[in-house]
Amino acid sequence: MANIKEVAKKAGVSVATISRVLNHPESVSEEKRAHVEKIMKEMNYTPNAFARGLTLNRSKTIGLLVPSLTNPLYPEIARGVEKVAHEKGYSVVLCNTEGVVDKERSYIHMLLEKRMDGLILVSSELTNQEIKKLKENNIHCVLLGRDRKDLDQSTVFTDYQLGAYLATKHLLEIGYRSIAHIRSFEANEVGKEKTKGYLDALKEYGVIVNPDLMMEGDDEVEGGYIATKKLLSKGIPIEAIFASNDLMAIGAMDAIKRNHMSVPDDIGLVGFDDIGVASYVDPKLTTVSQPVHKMGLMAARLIFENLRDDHGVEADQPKIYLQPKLKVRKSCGQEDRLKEIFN
Amino acid sequence: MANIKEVAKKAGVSVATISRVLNHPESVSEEKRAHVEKIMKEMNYTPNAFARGLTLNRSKTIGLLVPSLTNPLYPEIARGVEKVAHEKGYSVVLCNTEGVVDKERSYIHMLLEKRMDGLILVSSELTNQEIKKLKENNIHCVLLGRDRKDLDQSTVFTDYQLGAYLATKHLLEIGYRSIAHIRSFEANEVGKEKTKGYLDALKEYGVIVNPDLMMEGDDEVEGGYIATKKLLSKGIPIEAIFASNDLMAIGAMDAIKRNHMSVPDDIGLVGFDDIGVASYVDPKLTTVSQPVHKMGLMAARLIFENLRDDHGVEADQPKIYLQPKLKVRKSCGQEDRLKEIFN
DNA sequence: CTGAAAGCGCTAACAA
DNA sequence: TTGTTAGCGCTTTCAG
Repeated sequence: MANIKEVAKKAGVSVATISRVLNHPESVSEEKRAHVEKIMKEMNYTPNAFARGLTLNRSKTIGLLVPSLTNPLYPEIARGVEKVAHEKGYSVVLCNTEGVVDKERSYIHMLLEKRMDGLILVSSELTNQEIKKLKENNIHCVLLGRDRKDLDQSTVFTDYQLGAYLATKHLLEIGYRSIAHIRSFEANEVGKEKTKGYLDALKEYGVIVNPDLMMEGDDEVEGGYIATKKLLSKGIPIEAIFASNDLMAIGAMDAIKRNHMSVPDDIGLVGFDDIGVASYVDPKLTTVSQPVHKMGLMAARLIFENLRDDHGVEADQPKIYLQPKLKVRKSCGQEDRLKEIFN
Repeated sequence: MANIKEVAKKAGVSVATISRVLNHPESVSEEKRAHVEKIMKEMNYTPNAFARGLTLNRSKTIGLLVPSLTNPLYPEIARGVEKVAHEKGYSVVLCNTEGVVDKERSYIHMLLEKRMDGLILVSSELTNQEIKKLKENNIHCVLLGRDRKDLDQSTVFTDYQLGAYLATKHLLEIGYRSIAHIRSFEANEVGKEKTKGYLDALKEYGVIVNPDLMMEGDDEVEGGYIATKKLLSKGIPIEAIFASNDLMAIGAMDAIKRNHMSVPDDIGLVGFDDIGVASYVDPKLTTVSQPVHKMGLMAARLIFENLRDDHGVEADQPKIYLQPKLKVRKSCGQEDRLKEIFN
């Protein structure tokens, strides 16, 4: 692969001139520029980003860490991020942490070596301490997911607790009382918030919490299926289920059907996320939506704004709040008793 | 961010020693190594991948180009690629070409500048010429998708024509004759192969092709929906539909239902891809499966094998063929008349 | 408008 | 086992 020196020699100019036609073409005489460009084409010259990065100390790439690629939520975020990154001439390194904090750490390390210009951490499981350290090391990073209130850190977030509250409350309003909850594993911070919202709503309606009605799942379809099977086998009457994500809700739906029961006639069901398929399962899934593609776009834009007006470490660290909204469809049942609360 | 020189000074050794503890720790005396490692920790030293890349001429990253992130097929491939890449200490740059060949080209350019160690092109729309040129420039790249028979190029592929043939044949065997086909846009090479397979089967069964039964769609749910609406509005009797991917099949299913008809009672339906949700829509979608996650794993492994025993340009260029398999579920209908042909 | 040369941070060959 | 040093390919000051 030809380098700048070879191009310079062939073009009969200095390397500085080559560099200029690349980066400041206006500062090179018309004819010289044309000539150089022709030679570059001829030699199939491709500038070396290592060398450029070394001098400029910029990689023109950002890192995107997501906890899963199985849940369509995250590819959707990735799509948003990729879109604005590409517009700005950046590329994005995709890191699937699988929700494993050590894999996340190892990725962070790798990304720091590669001198990412920015990092987008989706549902990160890092401690506040660690996030803070990133900032101290002057890494531009934005969090996407839940808010960390005590952290001055660019964030695009939803109120998961509120979302879960809305979902559960909706079930309560319809008249369900024995409402099960399929939640994420204990370690999952977002999951905890959702469980809080579930409990908030029960409390508000004076429903006594039954621990037997709460079951953990792995955030995948499979986990929802298994959890529901377990719930159903307990012999406790269950009128409705709030699953902490749509994938698990779909698994739950499957389990219920295979138990020869009907959603929503026998058991009402609400999910969380509003992934695309939620509208295509049968019955269509009532769920809480986050505008996930938009969140990806916004997170990326935050990164680039930070990069643009980088007044040292202390740029603004805006937080963007996006409202969770209940999407009432069929799976929660009893439509007739329901006035549409949210548009 | 501290650099190697600063670490060396503080540790009271030469930069070479630092480099050694990083890359050949066995060649450094026990005590010196421990000491250096301590200093590195203290200073929070993170090697600069630009500098390393510049000397070694390796980026330890591979590029992954996919035509879409909306279709769950591609995140699933990405998941496979990411998995093996991470195991090998590589990172992956995610490029969403949106099926637009110019975006693909622009990405290729960017990836060449960043000196990717390998490229995985999924359903690439580049010309054979262009692919060949990549190889000449000594870029390790593997194609994933359809085979290009006249190209000596690492490939992981499925026989789309065969898959489509199997799908259509199945519908014919069940007894359908008026079989519509929702195909991809003309420009899409994979789509063309599928259409061929559809026509093959019709021909074999002596069914006269009716151009009015073929309709283009954009490969998304929406496209399938629209195409089906158009088909239904033509007033031609349609007994079954073969959609060239599952997303469009799901759109078709929706359109059929909204037309107050039933799948499969009124219209049988077969898709292509076997994306996860195919098992969760109602009725469950009969479709042709590709082992897509595995394809991602294999493509990545091919890259790394090529990298490992890189005998210059002329390494082996193996092609891996994966068989498409018909998954018979509910949407094709008339199960009773059906013996399970494929396991 | 153009060229010479320093320097970005690292690795590896060579010498000791 | 360790240190010295020559690059790797580029950008950018500084001179002209």
